[in-house]
Amino acid sequence: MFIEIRHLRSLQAISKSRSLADAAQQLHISQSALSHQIKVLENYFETPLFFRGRKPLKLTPAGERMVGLAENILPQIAHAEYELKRISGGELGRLHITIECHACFEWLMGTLGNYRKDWPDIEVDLRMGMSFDAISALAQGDIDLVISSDPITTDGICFEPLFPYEGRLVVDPEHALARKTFVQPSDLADQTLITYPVPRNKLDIFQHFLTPEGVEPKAVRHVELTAMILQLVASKRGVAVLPDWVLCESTISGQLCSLPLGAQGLHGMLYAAVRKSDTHLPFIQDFISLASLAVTTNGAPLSTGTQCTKIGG
Amino acid sequence: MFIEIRHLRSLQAISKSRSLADAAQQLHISQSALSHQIKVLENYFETPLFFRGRKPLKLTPAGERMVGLAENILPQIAHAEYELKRISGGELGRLHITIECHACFEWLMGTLGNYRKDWPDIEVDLRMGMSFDAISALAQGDIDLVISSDPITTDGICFEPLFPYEGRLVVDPEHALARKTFVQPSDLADQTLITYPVPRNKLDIFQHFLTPEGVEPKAVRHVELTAMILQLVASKRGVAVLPDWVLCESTISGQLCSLPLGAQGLHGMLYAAVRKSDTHLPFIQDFISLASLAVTTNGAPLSTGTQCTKIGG
DNA sequence: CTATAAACATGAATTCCTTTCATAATTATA
DNA sequence: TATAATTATGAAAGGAATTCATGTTTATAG
Repeated sequence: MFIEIRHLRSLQAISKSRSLADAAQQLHISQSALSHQIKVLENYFETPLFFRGRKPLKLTPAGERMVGLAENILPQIAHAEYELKRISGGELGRLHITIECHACFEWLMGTLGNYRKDWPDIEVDLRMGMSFDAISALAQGDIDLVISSDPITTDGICFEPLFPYEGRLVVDPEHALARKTFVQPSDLADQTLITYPVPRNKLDIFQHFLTPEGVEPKAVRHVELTAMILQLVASKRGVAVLPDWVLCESTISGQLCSLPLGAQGLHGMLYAAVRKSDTHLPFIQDFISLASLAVTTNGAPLSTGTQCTKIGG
Repeated sequence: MFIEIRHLRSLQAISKSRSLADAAQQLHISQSALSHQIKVLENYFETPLFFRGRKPLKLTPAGERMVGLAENILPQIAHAEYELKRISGGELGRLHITIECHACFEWLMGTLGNYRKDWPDIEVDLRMGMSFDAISALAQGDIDLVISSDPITTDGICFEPLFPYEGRLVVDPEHALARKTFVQPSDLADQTLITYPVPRNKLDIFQHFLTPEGVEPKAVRHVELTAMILQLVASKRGVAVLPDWVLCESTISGQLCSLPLGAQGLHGMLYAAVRKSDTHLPFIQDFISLASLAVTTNGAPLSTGTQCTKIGG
C-alpha cells in the first residue's frame, strides 16, 4: 500500500489542468512539490503517469487509472467525513434500544413511531434477546438505551426516570378476587400466575410482593406476548400482574378486572438507562422526553380501584 | 479532507483486535503511535472512536463508520496498485489503433482477432475518425499505434516496418486496360477513378503516379468501403487502385482483373507507428509481429501480372 | 480491598518525509 | 534562434508521525 490520499488529489488536479504548474497552484503546493510527488509515484510503479512536453497535458493510461481511483475514492472519503461530523454533532447516530420489561413493548412502539419522524437520520432499532444482561451490553456499546425498572449503580451508566407505574393484578370479572378492593400475597397461593418468561428477580410481583412474604403461587406459567396473557386471564386460565399502562381502553376491549397489590399498591418507576457519554446527545435527550410522556399520551392508565375493561382480538 | 490511508488501516486493525496494543503490533507501529493517531482523529471529528476500558475493545458507531470506509476503500486501492504494477509490467494496457489507409481494415480485423486471444488484458480498440492527423494524436497519447504507409520523422515516434505491398489497378475483366501488361499514367486520363474519401496526398496513386506526370483522371469518386469499391469496379462504374492484400481469393470471389502501375509496379511499405517510449512493451512488440505476418497468413496476395479473380457478396 | 497486571494516554525527542527554494534542463513558440 | 513556459533536480527547511519513557486508568486475582 503505497498510494496516499494526497497522491489521488494530485492526480485529480493534474487531470483537470493544462500543466503541472497549474495543478500545483490548484492544490496550493509548489510546482516542485508536485513534480517530486509524481516522480515518487512513477518510480514506485515504474511507469510514467503523463506525457511530458505536450502542450495540453495528457495522462498515460496508468495516470488515467489513478485518476479513476481518485474519483471513486475521494468522494467516498468526503462523504464519510461529512457523516462523522454529523455523528459528533448529534444529527446522525444510532439508537439501539433493549427493554428489560416485556410489557414496555406496548407503549414503546407508539413512541418509536413518533420519534422516527423527529429523527430521520437516527438508526433506531429495538433489540430483543439481550435482556439477560442489558446494562452491561449498554456499557459495552452493543446497545444504546435500556428501558428498565431497576436502576443499578454501574459507572458510566445513568438512569433517567421516565414515569411511575403501578403493577396491578389482572383477573377475569367472575374471579373470586375480582370483588376485593386489593389483593394480599396469600391470596395468590392457590392461583396460577401467568408471567413473562424472565427470571423471578426481574419480576416485581415476586421481588416486592410474594417472595418477601414467602408465598408461592400454585403454578407459574410463562407467556411471552402481552395480548396472549390477557386472553389467558380472560379465559380463566390464571391471573397475571401487569403494569397499569397495559390496562387501558386502547389495548383492552374485552372484560377484565384489575386491582392493587396490597393496600398501598405496588408502585415502581420506569427508567431509561444510557451511557453517561451519550447524555449530551440531543437525539438521546429527545427520546427520553418522548418516552416520559408515552403513557399519558397513548391512553390514560387505569388509576381507580377495582375496574373492569374489555378484552378482544 | 483530513483522513489519511494510515488512519483507515489503523481503524481496520483495531476493529479486528482485542486491544489497541494488539492492533499496533499488527500494524508494526508502537502502541503510542496508534494512541496518538486515534487521539488526533477523535479531536478532529469531536467524537470518540472506541469505548475505553472495555475488555474486548469495542468501536463506537463513529468508529464503525470509519471501519466501513476502510473496508470500501482499502481493497480498491490495493486493486488499483496491482493493476498499475501490471500496467508497468506490460501485462495490462491499452492499444488504441488508428489506420491511415482504409484498405488496412481488411487484414487488420483478422490480426486483431488473434491478438486479443494472446492479450486478454489489453484494451484493444480501433479508432476511426482521427486519421486526419493520426501521428500527432499518437504523439499526444490519444492513440497508441498508427498503421501508416508514409513514415515521417517526428520525434518520440518510431515507424516499425510491417510488410511491403504493391498498389495495383483493379478493373473489370472486359475493360480495355485488362489486356495490358501494366498501366501508364496517361491510361487513366479518361477513366473514372474510385478512391477512399481521403486527401490526395494520402493516396499513392496521386502522390507517386498521376500527379508527378500531371495526369488527372476523367472523374474521381469517393467510396468508403472496400467491398463497395470492388463491386463498383466489377459493375464497370470505374477503376480503382488497391493494395495487393485486398486482391486475394479470400476477399474476392467474383471476376476482377488487377495490373501493375507502371512497368515496375507501384511499391510501398506499411508501417506501425508507435511512441518510442512504448517500444519496449511486449504487447506492442507482439502486435507488430502479428501484423507483419498478417497478409501472408490471411491469404496470399496477387503477385503475378495480369490476373483475374472473382468478386461477390 | 489492595496488589498486580494490563491497557491506554501523554510529553518530549527523534526520525522520517514532504515541501520549498533556487536553479537547471527541456520543450514550445514567435 | 531567442524567449517564454514547463518540468526536473538537489539541498535545505519544515512539519508531522513515530518512538521512548513514563504516567494514568482500568481490570483481575489473591
